[in-house]
Amino acid sequence: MAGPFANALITKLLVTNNLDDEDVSAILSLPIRSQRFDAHTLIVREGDRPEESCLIANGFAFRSKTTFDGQRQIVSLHIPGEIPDLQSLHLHVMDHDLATLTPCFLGFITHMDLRALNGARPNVAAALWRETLVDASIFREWIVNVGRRPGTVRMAHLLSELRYRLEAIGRTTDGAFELPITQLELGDCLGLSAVHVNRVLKELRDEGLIQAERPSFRLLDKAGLEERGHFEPSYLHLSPSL
Amino acid sequence: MAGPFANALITKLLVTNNLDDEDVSAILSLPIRSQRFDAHTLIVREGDRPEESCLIANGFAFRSKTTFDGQRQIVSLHIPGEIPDLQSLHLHVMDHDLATLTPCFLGFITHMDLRALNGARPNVAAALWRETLVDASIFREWIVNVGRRPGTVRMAHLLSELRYRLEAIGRTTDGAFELPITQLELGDCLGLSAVHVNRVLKELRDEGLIQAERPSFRLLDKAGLEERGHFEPSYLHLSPSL
DNA sequence: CGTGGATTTGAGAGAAATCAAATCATGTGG
DNA sequence: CCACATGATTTGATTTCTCTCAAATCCACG
Repeated sequence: MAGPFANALITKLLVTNNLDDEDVSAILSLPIRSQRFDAHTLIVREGDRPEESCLIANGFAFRSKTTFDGQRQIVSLHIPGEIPDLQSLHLHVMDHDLATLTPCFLGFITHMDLRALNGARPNVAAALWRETLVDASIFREWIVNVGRRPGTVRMAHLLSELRYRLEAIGRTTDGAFELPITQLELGDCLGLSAVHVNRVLKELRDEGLIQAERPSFRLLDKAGLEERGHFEPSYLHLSPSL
Repeated sequence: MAGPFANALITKLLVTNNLDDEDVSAILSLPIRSQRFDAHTLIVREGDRPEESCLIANGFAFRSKTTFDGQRQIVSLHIPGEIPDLQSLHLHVMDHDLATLTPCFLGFITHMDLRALNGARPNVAAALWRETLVDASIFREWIVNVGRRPGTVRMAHLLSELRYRLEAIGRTTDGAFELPITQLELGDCLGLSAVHVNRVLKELRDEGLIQAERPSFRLLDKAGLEERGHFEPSYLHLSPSL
């Protein structure tokens, strides 16, 4: 039952964590309720008290907050293998929304089952804790991105980050990846207006760094783009942490 | 030995976590190496692989990243009772700097001891994990602050946040708190230039919302300031999470 | 073939940065 | 106790970046 859904998670966890066979089989035997979501659909909303967390088997999701005057800030993008609301295991009231960006196949695991797993398998608990810490590390980098970098650099940084993360789960081919995100949504990630996003993308296109025709991005010059975005991947903590 | 140092931590953890007597005494018996740091001193730097985490017994610290072109972004401010580099327990290479803002008394706990504690006391492990999740929640709100709010609102938001957090550990008196931070450093928290911070503070002063003479801030109209900052405290997860 | 969302481009306004200089502590050494 | 150096704050003038407003184009889909 859980097998096919948990695979994305296991693939991801094994990249950077030491899990033994028993850990893996404990994850595989987790009861998972699977559900398909349309694009642009709320999964959990601010103020909710979810009793389960969701694992992305396929598709993209994002977390966002809406300000008093109706502006939206996307605080994270999530790709297959991630559990975007794992924090609700210990933070019982949602402080933000979680929604799908594209159609998604999600696997829901109850907090009860997760707690049992964490109790029985300390390695898994550590690995999951670590996932939330990597999450936080990416938040930190986004604060820097939005706080200190001009628009074009911000965009180059975001695209470089996505390339690394998608590559780690094998969803890139030759520097290109599929990500059906609108310019408005990119602006909400970067704290920019949709109009400015358009100009910034044009600039990166004119510089020969990227090719962007929804839904696919092609990074024509990966090194050049990373330089343009002052990108340095260590904050992603992608290499096994020895 | 650990007692006096761990008290700040226990006080903080007990606000929002269910710890029993054995949990508390396990924390109290933790071996702690205490050390005094001057103001504006690096505790751990980006790239380091610390073998211990530090607990702030007294004073203020901050975490920051420096961009390629030398600009600094402060990603978090830390107050007594917090463990600002707890993430290094699972993320072995530091992706940012940790430094003192003021003179600090710090207690260092080895990762080995923390791991042993987490193994022996699941409640404590959960409480510490939760602390890192609250950390992440504050990061999310800072992304919103820096990404979507104009300067004056940003400042009002930050000051309101600090008031709540300091009040929770009993470091405010009648809406006032001591925080020796320069306008340059405030700018680094908010993604603003020092000059603009000055103007923004003047504006809040002229509106009768605050009084700010280093090192003390007095929030003359707490509700008004929160409104000005579009501040809503739930992201701090300060109430016991039932 | 019409409709609504997404993208693109232009023009003007506004927020914040930068540059520059003056003032105001604060602490040190003579 | 004063002179001086250093860092922090304050204020003004100018520039730059990004937003908002507006309109045109493009595209996918029923």
